[in-house]
Amino acid sequence: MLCLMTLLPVLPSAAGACCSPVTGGVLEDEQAEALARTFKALGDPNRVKLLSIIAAADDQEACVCDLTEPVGLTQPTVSHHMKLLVDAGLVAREQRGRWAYFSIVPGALDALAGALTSRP
Amino acid sequence: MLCLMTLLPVLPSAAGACCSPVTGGVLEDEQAEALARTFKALGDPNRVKLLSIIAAADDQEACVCDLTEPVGLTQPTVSHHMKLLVDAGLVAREQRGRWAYFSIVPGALDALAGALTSRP
DNA sequence: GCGACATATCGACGATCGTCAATGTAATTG
DNA sequence: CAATTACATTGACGATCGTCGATATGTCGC
Repeated sequence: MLCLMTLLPVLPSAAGACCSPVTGGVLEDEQAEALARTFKALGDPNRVKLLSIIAAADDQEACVCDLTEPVGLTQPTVSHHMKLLVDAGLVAREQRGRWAYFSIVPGALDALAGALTSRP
Repeated sequence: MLCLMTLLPVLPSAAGACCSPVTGGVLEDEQAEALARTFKALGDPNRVKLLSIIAAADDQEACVCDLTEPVGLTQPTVSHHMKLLVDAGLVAREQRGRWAYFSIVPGALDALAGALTSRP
């Protein structure tokens, strides 16, 4: 699902508009917006780096205190970026005691990759 | 290459810095910036839609005049978005007579997908 | 309850983005 | 050459973004 290459009944206007181009167009817009939202979350080098640091951690998770120093950003800024990644559905946040542990949502990146690859 | 999950010799500071953390860190930054640049190009719903329209075209290419109406944007705005997609290496531009034909760079999306998927 | 700590939120700042109207450029047709 | 067509570039505008310092929230140990 959400495959860029095979997804689209686009350009219904050139085909005679037999099947409610309005509805089709709206659905299309929602999918495009959903994809763009996720990509936008990855559109910052520090967020990509944060994601990679979590992925490279031995226990596959990290707290903010582990993340600030590698990216060279302030704690509020890292918190902000992590919130964006969480809101995008790419990262999960789990509070354990005083610390908030962030981990990559299983399958999230693969699902996004699936939206990019053609399906032969 | 450029795989998010297996890419990273991150956090060399915690490991004792045996292998030039400066060089490794700089390389890391460049890769993160390169990935973020590409993702940023996909971070707008209209650009995602433009890409999908091109991919869905029967001849796998489209000119600006074919793109303006489906996305509901002005011609200069579409030209602007197409330039961003071309600069990101996702779309190729070929001038044929008066028209500029845009097509998806073969393998570009799959390469990006490869940067997202883990490689077991 | 009271500090100490980890994180989130707020407010503000310059910077970048998306969009358009107007104009410029290049190629084709008459 | 002049007019037309397809597209790119410019300049401007509000909107969003990334970043920070300051502050608030929440959690633990005493």
